[in-house]
Amino acid sequence: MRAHFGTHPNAAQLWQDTTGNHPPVIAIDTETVSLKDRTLLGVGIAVSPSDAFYVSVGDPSFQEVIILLQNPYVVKVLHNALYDIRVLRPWGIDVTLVEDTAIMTRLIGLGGVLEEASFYVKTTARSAGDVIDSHGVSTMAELPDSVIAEKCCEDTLATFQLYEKFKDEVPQKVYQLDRRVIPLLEKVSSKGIRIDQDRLEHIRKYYQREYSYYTAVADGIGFNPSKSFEVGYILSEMGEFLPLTKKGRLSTDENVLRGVRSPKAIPIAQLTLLFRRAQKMLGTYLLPLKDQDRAFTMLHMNAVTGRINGTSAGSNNLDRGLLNLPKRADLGKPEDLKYRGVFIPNGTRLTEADANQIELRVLAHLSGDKRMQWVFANDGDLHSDAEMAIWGSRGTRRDFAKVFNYSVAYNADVQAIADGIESTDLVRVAAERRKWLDTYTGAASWMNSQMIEGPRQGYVESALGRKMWLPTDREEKHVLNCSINWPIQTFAAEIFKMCILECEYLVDWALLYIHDAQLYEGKVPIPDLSSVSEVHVPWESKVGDRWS
DNA sequence: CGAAAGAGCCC
DNA sequence: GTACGGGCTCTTTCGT
Repeated sequence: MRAHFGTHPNAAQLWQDTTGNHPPVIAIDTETVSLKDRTLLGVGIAVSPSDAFYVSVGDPSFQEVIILLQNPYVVKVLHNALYDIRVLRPWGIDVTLVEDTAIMTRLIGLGGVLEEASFYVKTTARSAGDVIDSHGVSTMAELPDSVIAEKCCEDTLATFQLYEKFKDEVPQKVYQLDRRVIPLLEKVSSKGIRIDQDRLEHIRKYYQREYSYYTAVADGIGFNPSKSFEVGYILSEMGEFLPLTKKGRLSTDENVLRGVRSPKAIPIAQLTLLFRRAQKMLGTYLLPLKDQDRAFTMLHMNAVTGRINGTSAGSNNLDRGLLNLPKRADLGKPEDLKYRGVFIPNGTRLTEADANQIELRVLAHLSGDKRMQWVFANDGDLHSDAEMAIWGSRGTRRDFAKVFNYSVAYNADVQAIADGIESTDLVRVAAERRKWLDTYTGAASWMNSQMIEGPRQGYVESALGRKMWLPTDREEKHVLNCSINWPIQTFAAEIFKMCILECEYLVDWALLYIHDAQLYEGKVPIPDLSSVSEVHVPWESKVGDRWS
């Protein structure tokens, strides 16, 4: 079907005008079976703030829609462009001039939800869930075409109006940055990364054996290691005093389990940790990729700070989070059991490039801390510098110093830092924390001013003008921490996004973006990115025959 | 049965 | 009485 919604008296004439003489700006919305099943049902196109068409896939006019979408000179406004582009990419949509009202409304503080943001314009959008519920069906595909068409047109009209209303109001630098990043994320998301099934199977068998073994041993002892309640109960029976979770249950997280001391309880705790590790590996990282040639994630920028994240939600069942694959926990393991080694190139080489200590460099820049800036300007190592400043040694406590640099800079309290360096001497850690603050006085005073200015204004702002409203429903401490962390994390993300745009000509080889790292197919020469922003950030590349 | 909690993985 | 920021996903637990 082809349907028209709007005020124009002659729909046929308007359609003819539209297809014959492509309008400069259109708003688009796709309707698919569901978020998981991205089979296209039809496309809605608003050609003005007041007129929209819906064309279903089978309609003779659909070809004209495709031709319109392929026109690189037409500005295409979408709400959550990443989703629709992914649906429309196979139809050849051109993404040169994509605009995204979800990014816009998020940036001006209205949130990214169309139904809510559209409150500020004439046409109000309804959520897919509400429409489905009100008709007593379970997927969009079951609705009559006319209902789908109406909902779709409403959405495109709301989108068109939001665009017109807010396009000049939105902070330009950060909006343009995110807008330009969209096509890269979509491209990388749909490419996926090749999986070495033999290696995956090898590791799977290893953890499957671990899983069976620990299950059997625990069963012999008389508890189920996957049930927190049973673990807590048996440890308590052995005389361990476990802290309580907020809902008053016995806490059995890794920290607690590693802290048990009675000789009978230690093996139980160890066993539980090993079991959980096997369960985590199997359930989250190994079994979901079984028999799959490639692994996919859907990259997006929905984080408060504009960081790129990856999810499986709202996409087909091939997608999953790929930004949190095990690494640290595999450190001591033999090569053939290291999880990331499962990912291999199409050809023979992979390149991974990462931005060296980007967040600490941003902190040095934002705070103007002289000592930090000196260290970075002289190609030094901030962790070693902190080690020297706190303990007067070099080398042996560098890892602790690293924990200090990150924890103190994000306002962790003494207890949290102590946990990080596995110390129980809180008095000592407090003194060391003091020493850090006395060493990096510029950073310390910047942190203080953030903690004053953030709550006073109710928001903090990034270098490129991303305004982030502080939460009003959280503890004061949390708000203070956000006031410090958000500008740092956001600026780092902005620099990172500037860098991947600088590498746009390599995008056909890009496999993944991971906050401060880029993964590429082949041996790719990463250009010098250290001067992309005013913060000097050196990039380090390594090349291998598999990811590691 | 779905939401929330608890746990654990990453930068 | 006191969570270090940003995420994602899985299993268990619990309430409707």
